[in-house]
Amino acid sequence: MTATKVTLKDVAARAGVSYQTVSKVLNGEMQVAPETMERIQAAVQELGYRPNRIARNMRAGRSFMIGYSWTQTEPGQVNHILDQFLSSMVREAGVVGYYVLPFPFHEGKAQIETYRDLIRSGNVDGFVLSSVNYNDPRIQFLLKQKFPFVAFGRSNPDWDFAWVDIDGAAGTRQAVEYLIGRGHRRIAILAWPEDSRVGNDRLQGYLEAMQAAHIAPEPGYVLRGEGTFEVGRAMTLHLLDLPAERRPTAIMALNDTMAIGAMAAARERGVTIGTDLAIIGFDDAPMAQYLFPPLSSVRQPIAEAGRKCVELLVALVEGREPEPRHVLLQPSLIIRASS
Amino acid sequence: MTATKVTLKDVAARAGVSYQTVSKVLNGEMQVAPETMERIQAAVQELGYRPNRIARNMRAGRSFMIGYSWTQTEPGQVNHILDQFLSSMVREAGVVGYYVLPFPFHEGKAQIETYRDLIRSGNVDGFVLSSVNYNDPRIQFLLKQKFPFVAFGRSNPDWDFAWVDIDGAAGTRQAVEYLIGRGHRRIAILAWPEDSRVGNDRLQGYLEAMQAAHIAPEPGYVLRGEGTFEVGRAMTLHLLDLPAERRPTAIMALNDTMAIGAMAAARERGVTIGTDLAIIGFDDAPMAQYLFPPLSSVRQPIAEAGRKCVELLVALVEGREPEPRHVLLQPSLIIRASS
DNA sequence: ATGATAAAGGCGAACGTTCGCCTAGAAAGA
DNA sequence: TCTTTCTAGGCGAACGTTCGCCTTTATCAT
Repeated sequence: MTATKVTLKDVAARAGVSYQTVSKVLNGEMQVAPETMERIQAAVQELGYRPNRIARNMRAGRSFMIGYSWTQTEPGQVNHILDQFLSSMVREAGVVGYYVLPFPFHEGKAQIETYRDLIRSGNVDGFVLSSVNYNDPRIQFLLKQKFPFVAFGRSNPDWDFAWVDIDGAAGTRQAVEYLIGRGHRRIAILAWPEDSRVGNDRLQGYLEAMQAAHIAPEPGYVLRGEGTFEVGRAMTLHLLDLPAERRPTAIMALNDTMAIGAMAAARERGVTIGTDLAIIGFDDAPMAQYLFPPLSSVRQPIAEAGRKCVELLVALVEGREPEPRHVLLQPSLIIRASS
Repeated sequence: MTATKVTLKDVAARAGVSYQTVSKVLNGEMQVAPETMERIQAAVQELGYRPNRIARNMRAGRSFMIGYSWTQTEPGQVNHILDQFLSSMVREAGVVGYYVLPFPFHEGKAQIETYRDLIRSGNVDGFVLSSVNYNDPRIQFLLKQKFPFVAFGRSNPDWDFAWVDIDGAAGTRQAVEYLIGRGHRRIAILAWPEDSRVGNDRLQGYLEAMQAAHIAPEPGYVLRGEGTFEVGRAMTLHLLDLPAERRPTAIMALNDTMAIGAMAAARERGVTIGTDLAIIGFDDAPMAQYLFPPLSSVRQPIAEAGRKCVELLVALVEGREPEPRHVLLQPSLIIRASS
C-alpha cells in the first residue's frame, strides 16, 4: 500500500505549505496558525509520515548510534549477561533517541582498526566498552582520539575516563562476612589470575572481610587460575585433600562456573555441600537456583549497569559533563542452600 | 589529531582531481591513469579517509541495516541463544556490508507499531524475526507490507515466507530412538502447551520414533505445560508416583530447564538418574555439562541459523530470490551420563 | 497617517555521497 | 585533412532533512 516512502514534501503538498514549514512545525520550532497546524497534522496522519532517520542524521552530522561489541564466549561458557545488558542499553538508548550498534569483535590489532573505522565512517557517536581490563588498548586509543566512550568496568587507576562498574569487592566482602557470621574461619577463595582487574577487585573484598574479622589469611587459601569448571574442581579437590585441621569449611568462588566445579569436587569427595562445606559463587547465573543444592551467589545489577552506561555516554556525546562521571553499583548476596 | 571528518572533497583536493572522480575510482567504476590512481590512493591513506556511511546510505535510499528484536527472558531464565545467534548475525552481516540493528521488544499492539515505524523512518532494510509462533502478527504484517524479512522458526503452514529453522522433530526423534535403542519402552515426554509451534514440532519427533518402534503411545506419557523448572519437576514427580509397572524408565524434556526440574524430582524420590531413570533435555544449555550427572541434550546449530537468516534476508533485500527459500538445520544429540 | 513590531510562513543552502551525462584532448581510421 | 572513437576526468543534480534568514501581512502605539 504505502510502499513508497513518504517525505516532508508529500506532507507539505497535502497541507498546502512549504516542506520546510512542516519540518519546523513538527520539531516545534515555529508558531503557525491553528488551522495550518491541524492541516499538517492531518496530512502526517493520513500519509503515515515518519522523518527519514538517515537524512536527519546526515543533516545533523552524526549517527545517533552507540557502538557496542562483546567477546563471544567459548562454547560451554554462558553469557547470561548479554541479554540483560544489551536489552537494557537498547531500551534506554531508545528513550533518548539513540540506537545501539553491535559490531563484530576482533582480537588483536584488528580490534582497534575496527573502532577507528567506525569513527571515521561516522557510524557511531560513541562506544560502550565491556570486558575491560588493565591497559585496555581500546581505552588508550579512544582517550587519544578524544572520542566519547563509557567503559563497563574499570581499568588503570591513573586513566581518567567515564565508567560504570559493579563493586566486586563489596560483593565478595558481603559473602565472606556472611560466612564468618555463620561461624566459618577457614575460608578459601577460588580467584583469578593476577592480570584480571575484575578478579583482583573481587579478591580484595575477601581480604578485607578476613582482616576486619581478624582472621589471619592462611596462605594456601587463595588459589588463582582461569575461571573454568575444571580449574574450580581441581582447586577444590586440592583443598579437600588437605589435612583435616587445615581443610577449609567454606569456599568462595569468583564466578559460578568455578563454584559448580567446587560442587562437583565436593561430591566426589563425599563432602555434603551446605553442611560440611559452604560454597558461594559470583554472578548468580540463571542455573544457580536449580543446582543441587541451589547455589548461593552474588547477583549483579546488570540491567542497571546497561542503563547507566547509556546515560553517561549520551551525556558525553552531547557535550554535557556526566554527573557523576563514575558509577559503582552494589551487588547483592543471594543465599541459597549451598551455604 | 584527525578529529575533523575527512570527506571526498578533502581527498580530491589533495590528489588534484574532482571529488566525484575520487568516488568513482574508489568504487572501481572508472578507469584512470595509473599515476592519478596512485595520487588518490596516497591521499586516502594519508588522510585516513573512510566513506561516510550515512551519506552513502542517504544516496542509496536505504540503510543497510537488519532489524532484530528478541523477547527478553524473565530473570531466572537463560538466553544462551542470544549470544551465539546475534554474534553470528553481526559477523555475517558485516561480511556483506550490513549491520544488525537491535530494537526494543514491545508486547501487544505496540509491537507492530514498532515495526511500522522502523520501516517508515527508513531505519532498516529488512527484519529477522525470532520467537516465531502460529499466527505471528509480525509475519502477517510484513507479508501485507511486502517488506523483506526472514523468520527464525516456522509459523502457519499456509503462509509463504522465507524461514530458517532447526528441525525440532528430528532432534527429539533422534533422542527417543537412542532411548529405545538402549532398551527403554516406557518413555514419557515433558511437552509444551498446544499453542507452541516449536513444542509441537519437537513432540512430533517423539511420536514418530515411538510409532516407528511399534510402541503403543501410553496416553499418560505426554504431559504438557510451561517449560519451567517447576513444571518439569511437578510432571516428573507425578510420573514417578505412578504404580511401578506404569512408571516410565526414561523422560524426554523439550528443554533443559524442564529436564533439570525432572532431575530434581528424581533426586527427591531417591531415583538414580542415568540408571533408574534416563533423562534427556533439549537446547544443550551451557550448564548441562556441569550438572550432576551431566545432562544429555539436543544441541542446536544456532550460529549456523544466524548466518543463514542473514544470508536469506540480504538476498531478499537486494531483490534476489534466495535459494533455497527455506532452511531446515539438523540438531545433534549429545549423550552424557544422564541417559 | 506613520513607523515599529510581531506573527506566519517561504526560500536557498548545506550535509557527503553516487549517478548520469558531458567534454577536452589524443589516437585512429578513412 | 576530417571525422570518429577512445580515454580520462569534470560537472550538475539528487537523496530528505534542518537551519538561518528573508518576506509578507496584520497589529499596534504614536
